[in-house]
Formats: sequence, C-alpha cells, structure tokens
Amino acid sequence: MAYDFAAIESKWQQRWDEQHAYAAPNPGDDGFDASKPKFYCLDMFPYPSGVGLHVGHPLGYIATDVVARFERMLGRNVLHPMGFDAFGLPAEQFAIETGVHPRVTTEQNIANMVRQLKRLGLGYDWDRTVSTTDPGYYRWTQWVFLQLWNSYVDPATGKAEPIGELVAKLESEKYLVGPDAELIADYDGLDAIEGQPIGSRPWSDLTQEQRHRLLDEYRLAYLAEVDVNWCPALGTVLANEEVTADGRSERGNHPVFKRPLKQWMLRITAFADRLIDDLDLVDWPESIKLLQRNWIGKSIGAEVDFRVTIDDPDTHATMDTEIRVFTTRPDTLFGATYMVLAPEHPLVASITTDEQSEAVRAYVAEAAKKTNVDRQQDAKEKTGVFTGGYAVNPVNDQPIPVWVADYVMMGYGTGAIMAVPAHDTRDHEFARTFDLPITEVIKGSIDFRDEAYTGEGPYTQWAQNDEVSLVGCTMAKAKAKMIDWLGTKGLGHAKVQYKLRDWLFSRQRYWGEPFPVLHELDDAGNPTGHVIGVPEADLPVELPELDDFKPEPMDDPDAPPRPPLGRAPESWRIVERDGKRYARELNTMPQWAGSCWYYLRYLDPHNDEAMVDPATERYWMTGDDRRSGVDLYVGGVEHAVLHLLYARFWHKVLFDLGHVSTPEPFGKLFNQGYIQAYYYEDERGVRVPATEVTTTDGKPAYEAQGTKGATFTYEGQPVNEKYGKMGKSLKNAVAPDEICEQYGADTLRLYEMYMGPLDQSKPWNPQDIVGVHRFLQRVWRNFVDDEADALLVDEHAPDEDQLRLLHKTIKAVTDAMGSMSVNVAIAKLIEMNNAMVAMDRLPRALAEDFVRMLGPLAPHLAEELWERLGFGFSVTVADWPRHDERFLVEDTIELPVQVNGKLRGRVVVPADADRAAIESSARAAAESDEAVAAAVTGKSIRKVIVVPGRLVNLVVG
RNA sequence: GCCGGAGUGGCGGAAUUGGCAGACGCGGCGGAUUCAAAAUCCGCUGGUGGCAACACCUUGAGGGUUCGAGUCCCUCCUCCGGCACCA
Repeated sequence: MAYDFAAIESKWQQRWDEQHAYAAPNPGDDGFDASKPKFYCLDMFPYPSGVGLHVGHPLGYIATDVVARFERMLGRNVLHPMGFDAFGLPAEQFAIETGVHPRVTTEQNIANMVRQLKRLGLGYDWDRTVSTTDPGYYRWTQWVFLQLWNSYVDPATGKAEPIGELVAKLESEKYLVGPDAELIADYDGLDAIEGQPIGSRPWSDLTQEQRHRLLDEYRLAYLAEVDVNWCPALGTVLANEEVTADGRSERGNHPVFKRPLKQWMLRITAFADRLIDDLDLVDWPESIKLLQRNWIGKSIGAEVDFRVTIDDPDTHATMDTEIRVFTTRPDTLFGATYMVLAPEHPLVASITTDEQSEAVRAYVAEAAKKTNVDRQQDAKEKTGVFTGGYAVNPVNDQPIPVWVADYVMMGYGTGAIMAVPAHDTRDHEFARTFDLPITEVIKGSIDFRDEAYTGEGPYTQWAQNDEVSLVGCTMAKAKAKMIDWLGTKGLGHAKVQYKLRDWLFSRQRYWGEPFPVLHELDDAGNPTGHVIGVPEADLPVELPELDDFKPEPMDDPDAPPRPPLGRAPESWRIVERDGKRYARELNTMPQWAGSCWYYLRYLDPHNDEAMVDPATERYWMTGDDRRSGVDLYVGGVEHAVLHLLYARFWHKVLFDLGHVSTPEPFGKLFNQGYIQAYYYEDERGVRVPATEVTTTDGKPAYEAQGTKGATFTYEGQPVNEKYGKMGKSLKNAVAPDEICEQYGADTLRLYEMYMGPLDQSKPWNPQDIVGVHRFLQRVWRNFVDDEADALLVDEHAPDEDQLRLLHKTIKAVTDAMGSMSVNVAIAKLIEMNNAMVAMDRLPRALAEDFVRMLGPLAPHLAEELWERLGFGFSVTVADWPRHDERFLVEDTIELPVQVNGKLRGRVVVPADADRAAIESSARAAAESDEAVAAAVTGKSIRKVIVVPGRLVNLVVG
C-alpha cells in the first residue's frame, strides 16, 4: 500500500465531523479557555450558485484555513466560520433557469457547497454556519433595518442616535426647525425676531403631518423619489455600485436608465467623513483604502451664488434670482468667464431667451434621450448651447453668458458650474469649441491659450477687485481669502461635497428580505404616505410563498415597476393593526443587506433574543492586545466599494447605538488574487471548452500553454489562446472535485498555496500539481515503511546537523507563515523533507516537529502521521514548534569576497569574527586565492568594506 | 485622461528590505532500475563564447546615487486593475 490519500482523507474528515474538531466555544460555554487570546478569521461567504465551486473559489478559504490552523497551534481561540449569502440575483436567476423555487435550489446548492468545502479539509466551525435566507437569520437583518429606520445622525455629534432623541431635542427646543427642515441649534449670530431665528419654528408649531415629514427627513432609512438606475430587462432598480462605468447592469450587462422612482434609501452620506477618516484605524491594503476614498470622493470647496435675471415662468415678469454653483477652486473666481447648467437644471427653461429657446429645448431633449452609455461615449467632444441669458460674476460684476451642456451633471454639486477656462481642462476645451473668452488669473508654465493650467502659481493682476486681492497669495491662502470675502458679502460659503450618494436600498425582486415596515392606508385603501415599523416582536416578516416568483422584465423603460410580491395573497399584503389597515412594502432588500452584518451573527448564531449576545460580541470583536474587529478578513478585491463600504456603514450605526463595541468591523483585510487560466476562442470569437483543446501536434493544451508561438486546435479547428480569470463564462473552470479525486485534497491545498503569493493572480497549471503531490508521497515514504506497515521513526537523539536543519526550518516556516508567505513555508518544508530522505530512520524530534508544521497545510496526512507517531486526537490542537537560537549559530561561516562589487572568491572565518579579522582574511585571500588575486593584481586595495556575517568587498583601483 | 499595482530562466516563483540573483517546484536533458512502460531514484539545467578550466553578459529599456542596486531616485515602454466630463 502506497500513500492512500483517498482512505486517509475520508477517515479524517469523518473524524473531524464527528468530533466537532473545529467548534469554537463561546465565553461561558464548556471548554472555553479564557486565558487564550482570540483570533477571528473570516472568509467572504459565497453565493451558493448551482454550478458549485471551481478551484479558484477556495483559494482564499484554503489560505484562511492555513492561517486559522496555524493560529490555533500558536495558542489562540480561533473562530473560523462559514456561511452562505443566498439571497439575491444569482440564486434567483438560477431558480428561474431551472423552474424550481429558489428555497429548494438554494438548499441543494448549499448542501453541495458544504460537501465540496468539507472535502477540501477546511476546518470550519459548522455549528455556526448561517444562511442569509433563513428566517431565523433575516429576522435580524430586518431588525438592523429597523435600527436604521429608527435612527438619525445628530448634526452636533455626527453620530447615530435613536429618532426618539431627536423628538426629545425638538420638544425641549434644543433644536428649532429651519425653512428647509434644517435643525437649528445655535441661536446666536442669526437674525432673529422675538428671539427666534427668521424662518425657523419650534416643534410645537408644527402640525402632525409636518412632524411626521420632518422625522422622515432625518431617518437613516427613508423613502424618496430619486433618480434611480432602472433596468427594465431585469425588472428592477440597481445601486450605483451595481452599474458599470458604461451604464449597464453589472449582472447580465443590460442597459440601465435614469428615472425618478420612490424607493427606500439609506443615508450612508451622513457617514461619509467617518467612512474616510476611520480607514486610518484599519490594517487594509492601501489600494483598497484608496478605492474607498475615491468612491466617497470628498471635495472641499465653496458654493457661490451668481446673480441672474430671468423670466418668471408664471407671470412672465422679469425677476432676479441666483444660480448656485459648487467649486473646488474659489480662488479662480475672477477667471470665471461663463457658466454652464446641466440639461436637467430647473433654471434652464426660465433663463433661456426666446431666440434661444428652440435650440435649448432641442439640446435638452437630446440629452434626456441619451443613456449613460451614450453620454460616456460622447464624452470626448464637448457639446452645448447658449441660453441667451447672462449671470453676473460677483467678484468683478462682469456679465457672463450662461450655457447648457451635458458635461455638467445634475447629480453632482448643484448641477451648475462657473467655468474657468484658463484653469480647468474641461472648461478650456469647451471655451475653445465655442470661442468663449479665457481670462488668466494664475500665471502658469504653459500658455493659457493652448491649455488650462491647473497648478499653483502667482495670481495675475486680474485676480483682484477693490476689496480683495489674491496677488501674492498661495493657492490655499487665496481659497480661504475668497471664501472669507464671499461670506462677508453673503455671496457664498465653504462647502464640502461628496461623490457618494445615499444607498438605494429597494429592489423589485422576490428573493430578498421583506422590509419590516407597513404603509398606512386611508379608508379608501390608498396609502397616506405614513410608514410604521413592524414591532420587533413580530419579526421576522417572512417571505410569502409564491408560485410565480419571477421578476417582470419590461421592454418599455417608462412602465412602472411591478414587484413580484404584488402577487402575494392579500392576507399577506394587507395587515390590520389598531383598527387601521396597512399595506406591506412590496419591494425587497438588495443582496448586500444580509452580508452587511453576517460576521456578527456567526458569533452567536442561535440566539433568539438578540442579534448577538453583548459579552460574546465583545470577546470576539475586541481583544486587548490585538486590533479591533475581525482579525483577518480574506476575500476578493471586487468588493472594495460594495460590500466593504456598506458593511462599514451598518457597523458604524450599530456602534453608535451601542450594539457593537468597535468602530470598524474588519481590523485586517487581505485580498487574495484570482486564479487565472488560459481559455480558447475559435475564429468567430466563441469560447470552446479549454479541457478539450490540444496543441496542433496533439498534446494536451496545458503542456504548451503560455508558450510563445504555440498553436492550438479544438475539434480540428484552430483556436486562439487567451488568458483570464477562471470561470464558467470563459469555459476554463476546473472543479476541485476532479483534483481531489486524482490527487487528494492535501495536494490541491498545497498546490494552491504553493502557486505564489496569495495576493497575486496566477495561472492554473495542471503540470505543476504533481510537484506538491510528489512531495506528499515522499513524506509518506520517509515516515512509513509500507511493506512492514511500520513507522520509520526511531527514538535516537538527532545529531548536530539534524538539529540545525530542524531549527532552521522551524524559524523559516514560522516566519513565512506569520507573513502569509505560505508558498515559501512550503518550500522550506520541501527542503527539510528532501534532507530527511538521506536519513534512513528519522529521529523522533525531527519527525514530530515536521508533522506539526505540516498540519496547517496538509491536515489529513499530518493527522494520519500524528496518530501513527502515537499522539492522541489531534494535530490541529498540537503546539506549534519553537526554534532554538542555539542551533542556528554556526561555528564558522563562509563569506563571499567581492572585488569592486563582483564576486571573486570566498573565505571561511569564525562566525563571531570581527571586522578586523574578516578584513585580514580577505586580504590574505587576495594573496592566496587564485581568482581574488587575479582580480586585484596590479592594483592597490584602496578600501575594504566589511559587512559582518554577510560579505567583504575589496575596493581596488 | 487620472489614480493604483506589476514586469526576475522555457513556466510558477525565491531573494532576512541595499549585500553570493535565480531558493523551491514544474518542464527539459542525461543516467540507474525495468523485458518494456509507469512510478521511483541520481546527476545536469539563466544566456553567450570555449574541448576545457574559465570568461563575459543577465532581474522590461535607458540614465543616476552607492564600495555594492532586482531592491533607492529620474525618464520611458508594456501588461493588469480601479475611476472616468465629480466642477
């Protein structure tokens, strides 16, 4: 019997299952050891898709499994759970394809994935698994939603508080209500009549209806009529994050249109600053932090009002109004020579003169027809039309023309800009296209007539008026000076602007969490516009059973959405409460809802009383000597601005409300790379199954993949080789089951870890798998005499060299594992094993520690050898070996001797030799060593560089 | 266009952060074993020149700093990812 991986692996997988080997007790549970520090190791949980896993999926899972096992052996309480993000489009799509209810297919898919994961020997605590579609789970998703709905962000503290606090502050008149529903706390400095700021009112003056609406203005979850991304083909709206740059749905690649719809929104923008600032608290890749910062897109600048004369649309009387713009460059205000309104800007119609009205109307209509896609594609050429109207530049009283152009977006800032062609590239392009004046207010290194100068520089004579001058200022100073001046004149003020929008939170889908809210109906059965939350005791609001759960795709982008829950029985849709009738919300939550907080439910998954027990949460999410939150979170970069931003937002709300104890959920984030693979396309560009492609001379494709000049065929036809992320769509997926069948799970694990650095993408190469498989076989043969079924391990003490080998390896492997350089750790173990081949019987000390180190990487083989070494269950709870420095020091070392930086020879010196000793032996070598002597002959040694322990360099000349 | 990241043998990748470039694995070549093959074991394997010892070259290209550069600095090229008229 050789190394029978199939028997060994199923034996140990069964044992781990039966013994709950990876169950992590909570504080207070049996077997909980409070003396150990915690380690919370988390994977981004998968969608249980119907096709199961390919070998790319478990890359991150294997990595966390290795780390989790390593940390456990180092003596930590390790929590390593796994669950399923089963709501949402993929699961529903799969269910639609197969015609089976998503609950059924989801359960099947989960079962299949659990089987696949267990087969890889992944040490998850399966007692803690969750599925977002389980009513026992989404009950708490709905509960978190109610927390959001019942909270607001207090403008004074920037923190979420229960909405009741706001009511209390309004009742006690700590806040008054301003004309735009703003909360006014500071009475001083405001013009006031009889002690009340003008236009503001106390809470007591508001009607019931007004109070209701005011609170809705502040809730973190609110209904609003907003321009949404409507995807008729999917029959649903999408979040900004779910729409690609070219204006199509990320899923399915269907066109997306902007249209106003009343939808649930989450007020993530209230957390924009904290979402930026708190990135400093976490250990994440800088690139991901940057992506989030860019996505939030904070710009500091000013809002400025430009006076303009318009025709009142009702009375046709001429009147003055203002166009408000946002700018990051108030210092260039003197150079504003025209203005631009977005085509959707409300003032466009009234500002347009009669002569221009035809042209403007045509332009606006044209712009409205364009989808995001068109607007993107047309971005290269500037278009626009003059309104005929003029505004007044407030700094120099110059009349400036007002244009309409689609390079200004209604969705950002105020939908209007002041154009400074001398110092803004887009404005410059536009000014050149339409021959508009360009005024240089900063002297740059380039001619302002050719190109906009956006850098720092001296302000020109134009940058001043009678009251304020920017001449001689730095840019920062100039900005501050202008904002100051605008403020005193009542023309503008400092303003912070974000790209981040509030999060569109409803979908016209069946397979999602129902909203725990009710819409009040009047006697005629029409909604009154009032919403109440479902009491916590009545949660969950379960999804009704529907025979037809399909969304309704629509050809007409203007047709109203028809959510599938509208087809639920009236008994579900209509609720009576306190003699009033209410309609349930028919939209469902988006896919991201369940994944925003799942890491908290793992901590206490069976708790019926609370989302998570507070003491349990505190233990796993805080550690006195460790970073707060999850200790290691591993997943793909694709979630950089979706899941990772949403989850941080929810976490902060829960933090403010006192439900969690850390400001950030994920202390350390690691992005694994993708497994890439070659794929093949025929002449029409159609992808063909990669496994069936051969080289032109009939060899398997992988033997020549990536080689220059190689040619490939599929069914006799030539195909082109390409390279991309492994997956179904490229027809280059490899199933882990196949590899487990052929080589075993340990081999697959080891191969994926050995491919290269975890954070890099790298190609799947079937040829390389045999390398690590041979290593495991060699380990087996080193340890076990198959003939005699006996262990080749003796009790004899290891000699000096063997100890040196052992401790050198322990140090190297421990260091490598600690820095997640698993590929290097494996290389060191291979080296040690190769050295052990020469020993005919292994000294026990080496054998034991080798098996310990193998444990996290190849747990099945390690368990088997551990048992044969006579230990009890299991190597997963064995101690990680520690190296002993004494065995690392050598008596003598060989130092390279360089001459002018080139290696010429070597000298052997005592390990503790000092500089002088090393120098003199190097000088001696310059006489005795042929190569060194040859290099220095005829020259004199000018200088000797000695780096003790590393090398010596003779500088000659 | 802007912002990130990366370029090391035929391939995947090492290199204690400025100190022996190419660890380890794959592939290739040669040998042992075998009737033969698989498996296994041993040896060689960056390039060029040379019978050879050896010499020279070599970390995308070019320049610089340094006794010494894959590593630091400047310029450029290529690939990958993100954002994209964000005022």
